[in-house]
Amino acid sequence: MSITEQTHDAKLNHLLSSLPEDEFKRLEPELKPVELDLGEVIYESGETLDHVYFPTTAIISLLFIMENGSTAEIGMAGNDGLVGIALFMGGSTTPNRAVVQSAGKAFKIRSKALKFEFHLGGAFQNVLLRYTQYLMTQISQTAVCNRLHSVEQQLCRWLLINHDLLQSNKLIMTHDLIANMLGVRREGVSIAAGHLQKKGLIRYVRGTITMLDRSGLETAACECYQVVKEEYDRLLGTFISKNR
Amino acid sequence: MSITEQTHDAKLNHLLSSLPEDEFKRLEPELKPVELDLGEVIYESGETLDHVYFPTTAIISLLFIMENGSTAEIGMAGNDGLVGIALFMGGSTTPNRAVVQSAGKAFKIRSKALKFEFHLGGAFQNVLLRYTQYLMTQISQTAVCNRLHSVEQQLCRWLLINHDLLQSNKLIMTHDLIANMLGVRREGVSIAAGHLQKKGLIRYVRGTITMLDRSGLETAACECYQVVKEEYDRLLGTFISKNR
DNA sequence: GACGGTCTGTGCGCTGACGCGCATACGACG
DNA sequence: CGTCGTATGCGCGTCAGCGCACAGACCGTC
Repeated sequence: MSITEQTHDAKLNHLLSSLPEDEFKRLEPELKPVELDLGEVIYESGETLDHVYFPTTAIISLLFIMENGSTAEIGMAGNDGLVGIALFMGGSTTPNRAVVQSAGKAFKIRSKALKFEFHLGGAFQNVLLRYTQYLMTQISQTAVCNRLHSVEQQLCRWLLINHDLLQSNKLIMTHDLIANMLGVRREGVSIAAGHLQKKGLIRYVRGTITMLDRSGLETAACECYQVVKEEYDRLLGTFISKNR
Repeated sequence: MSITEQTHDAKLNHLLSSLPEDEFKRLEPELKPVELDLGEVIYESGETLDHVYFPTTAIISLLFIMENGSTAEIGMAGNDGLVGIALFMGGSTTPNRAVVQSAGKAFKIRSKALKFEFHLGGAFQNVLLRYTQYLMTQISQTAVCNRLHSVEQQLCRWLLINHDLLQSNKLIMTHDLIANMLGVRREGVSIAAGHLQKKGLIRYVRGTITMLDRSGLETAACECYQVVKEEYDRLLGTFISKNR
């Protein structure tokens, strides 16, 4: 086992780290470390899942794809969550796509092992269901945000979410990609990003964005960021802090 | 017991009717029939729930309320679903409001009884989780629909969903109320409704809308309606048809 | 049958975002 | 050090939806 694998602790994922020791021990042999590359598709819309992923350093984006090919992000998961809810919810698949937005590591677990542990009805089930409820809040907030807020506000929110999930404040991402995530035009993102740069909140050059002033971004963002964050703390905060 | 109560069969709710007979029998004594009035608030954002509702003839709307007071609907539940997911998902509450959109009947069940049956891990749990996944799809589709489609398309979609949940094609609803649901201006709804009336798809007078041409509405709606409907059939269709 | 409240139609001006096209700038790679 | 691919800047014209304001139409009620 290499050094990187050793240091790649499954407990970097908050959901896994929240489990009581006995449940975690039972799960541990089933957790396979994987490297996820930028742009890699974890699962395609309608495709049956055979693994659930618990990211530790990777960030994964949930995208909805329209018939005309345009996309929009409905949720994001990093070390605060998991990818592949449909597996334990019973649907086996969902009509959306999961794409790696920031390369990094994750642990995957096979469908069968996951379902087995889920149906024991212990802390694991509780955490998975609470996370699912959190994800619903995230999606709901995205829905209203899409209707009511400006591109610039949404960009701020999106940057803040990324900042929370990333270790650094450097983000490898072009305006074009962000536009796909937000479901808006590339130019719209460029203009919004230009504003933010002028205000000194961020700096960017050819595909890397550096966040300079976090609290400034929070002010410029819409309420949606804060609401969702608070809901995470409410639903999963006590679980997670308990074991940290 | 009056005639109306007798005929008010819990099995009018598709989720309840999908249960195997033994589970249904166990649940039946816990199901209390209730009348829900137009505009009644089932639960308020952040309020702890003590009942889950299975509508039979009523329609309930899930609304997200922004800080500035504007609202937007993220989902709808009628005899195809239930209201109060947060109860079995573990959060006890959600940051949204549930309002009766069309008066009618429902069965409610107390938190404790519901949780007990849920944790047995049988067909009931399966149906509740699948419905939750369906609701996520509905919300996701709302998110992208908000971003990408016109008010007129969204109005069509909204009318079609109502038509599915209602027995009749007469809908008691003002433009103003619809605007609150869709999170748009009242005038926007009036204009869109005007178009649809000109095309002969609907007719309306002061707070009642009659749907005249269902397939015409389907053509005028965006893809979102069909996608969500198909997902319902995939997730819950086989369960439901089995027992009908 | 008059009144008042509510529901719908219409007309502004305004803005944010769209779609398109193209200019520029950067940087990796040979 | 030149070249090519990609990332960003910018300038159109267009349009849907917003906010506001007000007029007409309809209905229940006294």
